[in-house]
Amino acid sequence: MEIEKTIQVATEVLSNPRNQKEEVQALQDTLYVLGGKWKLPIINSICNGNKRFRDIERSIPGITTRMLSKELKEMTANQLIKRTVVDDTPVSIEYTSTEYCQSFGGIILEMIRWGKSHRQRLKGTAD
Amino acid sequence: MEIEKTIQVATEVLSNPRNQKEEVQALQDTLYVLGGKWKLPIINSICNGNKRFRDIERSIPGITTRMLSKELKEMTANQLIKRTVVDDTPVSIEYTSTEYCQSFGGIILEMIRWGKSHRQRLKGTAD
DNA sequence: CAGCATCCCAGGGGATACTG
DNA sequence: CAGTATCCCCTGGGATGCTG
Repeated sequence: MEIEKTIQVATEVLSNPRNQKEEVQALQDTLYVLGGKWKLPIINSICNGNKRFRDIERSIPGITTRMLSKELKEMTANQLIKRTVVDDTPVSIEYTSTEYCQSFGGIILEMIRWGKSHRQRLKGTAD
Repeated sequence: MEIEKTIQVATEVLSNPRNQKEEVQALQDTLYVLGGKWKLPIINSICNGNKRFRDIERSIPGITTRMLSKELKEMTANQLIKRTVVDDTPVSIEYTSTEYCQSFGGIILEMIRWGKSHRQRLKGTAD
């Protein structure tokens, strides 16, 4: 994987200044995994209890079926979420978050916090 | 540990369906402001004490002068950082973070945290 | 050192239409 | 409902080179 190589490089250079390098690298790793416009909103939606494709789709303003489909597939492949076929009649599909996925909780929470206070700020100042 | 508690809280908040709409919005707002590959690493670098263009550049693996230049300009316009011309001989330029910028601290911290444990995970399992 | 100017392109992502 | 398939555009972002 791409990250593997990055790790190599990082380890090599990781000699002179303090552990800043390590942190920068960690930050960039996270950014890489979370890359794109939709992964975090999707994770958030699923963690909020949305399981069905339509529900997730409707819970995220602006997303298209194509994007949701693509991301869902990729994130399933990466073990971030689990796809289950529920064998009712009619058959339905359920997406649930893995515990790995839930490790993003802290990041999402911080972002929600920031977004809220950002909105307050915009209200306060005449932009 | 304090951070552990944050995660607990995060999980609670994430599984609570009430203010969903507002939170999705907040999340997407943040994602919008932080959009792209470089803003967070740049903020992190400056918050870590790097002030000069070259220093910031060298502290972020993979960034080009073009990208740093672009982002710095945009972020200065958006009040995220402050550009100061230090009138020494020779003249030098200093970038510093505004307190607004520092409000991203929580997000950055969480991302560094996640990136580190992600790396541990990769070491552990044969991917 | 601190950048701006050009050139260029992969691919992220939107719109729309179609299937099991 | 749960997606897949096309078409296509735009822009993020890399490479390279040049100035004050």
